[in-house]
Amino acid sequence: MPNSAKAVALSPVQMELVRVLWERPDSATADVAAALAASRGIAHTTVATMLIRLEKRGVVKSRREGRALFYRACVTEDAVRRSMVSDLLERMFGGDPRALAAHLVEHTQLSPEDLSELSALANDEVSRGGR
Amino acid sequence: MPNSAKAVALSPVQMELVRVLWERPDSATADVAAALAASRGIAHTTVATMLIRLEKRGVVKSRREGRALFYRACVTEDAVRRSMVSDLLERMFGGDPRALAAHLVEHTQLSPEDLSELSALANDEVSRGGR
DNA sequence: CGGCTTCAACTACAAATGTAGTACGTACTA
DNA sequence: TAGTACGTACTACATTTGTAGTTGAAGCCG
Repeated sequence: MPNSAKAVALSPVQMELVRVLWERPDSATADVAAALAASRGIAHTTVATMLIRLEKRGVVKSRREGRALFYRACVTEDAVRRSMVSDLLERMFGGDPRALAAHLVEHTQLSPEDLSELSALANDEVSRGGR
Repeated sequence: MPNSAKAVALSPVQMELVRVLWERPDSATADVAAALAASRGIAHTTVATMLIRLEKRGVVKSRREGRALFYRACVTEDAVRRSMVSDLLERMFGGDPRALAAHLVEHTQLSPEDLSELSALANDEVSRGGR
């Protein structure tokens, strides 16, 4: 039974931090800081602080090499996705995935064709015995 | 073009507050407090405080009647849904609704049949010129 | 060798959040 | 009318988050 661990809730900025680590695992603080400085103009020290806090929360893990710290994410992108989607599902759609899908159709550019493709994909999955 | 106002981000507890107001608009503080006390064991004063803060943020509006305050939500459930879905979409799926839909198919009980139904619905929408 | 650069570590601080107590007025009830 | 209950307004306080400065060691530049 796939228990979703402990529901990782990341704020927008924290998410960006972690995203950097997903893209380039084992980045030094400086690397992450550079990325965040580019996208949000955040100071190096700020990034360092946030990484430490994320490590305290168990979201990332550091490895020391000389004076520098290198970070890796402890959560996979998919785990976070799952956690956040099911959260949204629960909180805004009464846990009904169909309601969310309907919302997507109604409010975004999700076309009938997209649905057909997905349907095909899903059938595929099912016919080969799921996951 | 439909700008989504100003992105309502509600924390879980705030969401519950507002949800009560969606279900029973024009509730007195006591009503909301009763609901929250039941679901989370939160004190009356706590609820009152949060309602005041939400009003300051423009999320709810109060009407005074004698000594009591009656609240209404200023945001519609749909607006919040839109805002939260597009947020999630942006942050976790690179803004691609198909990716989110695929995720739903893969990780929840969203079946091919569901997709077909939605497809039909979507076609309906389209053929009558949208909304 | 003596600055200049680079980091981590520590400290700081404001805003938001979750939570609730206290104070004070109004109102119903005997 | 006195007492009790209810409800708002104010205040309080710990925690989390976003943000960054300061300090001090370590290493590089000339």
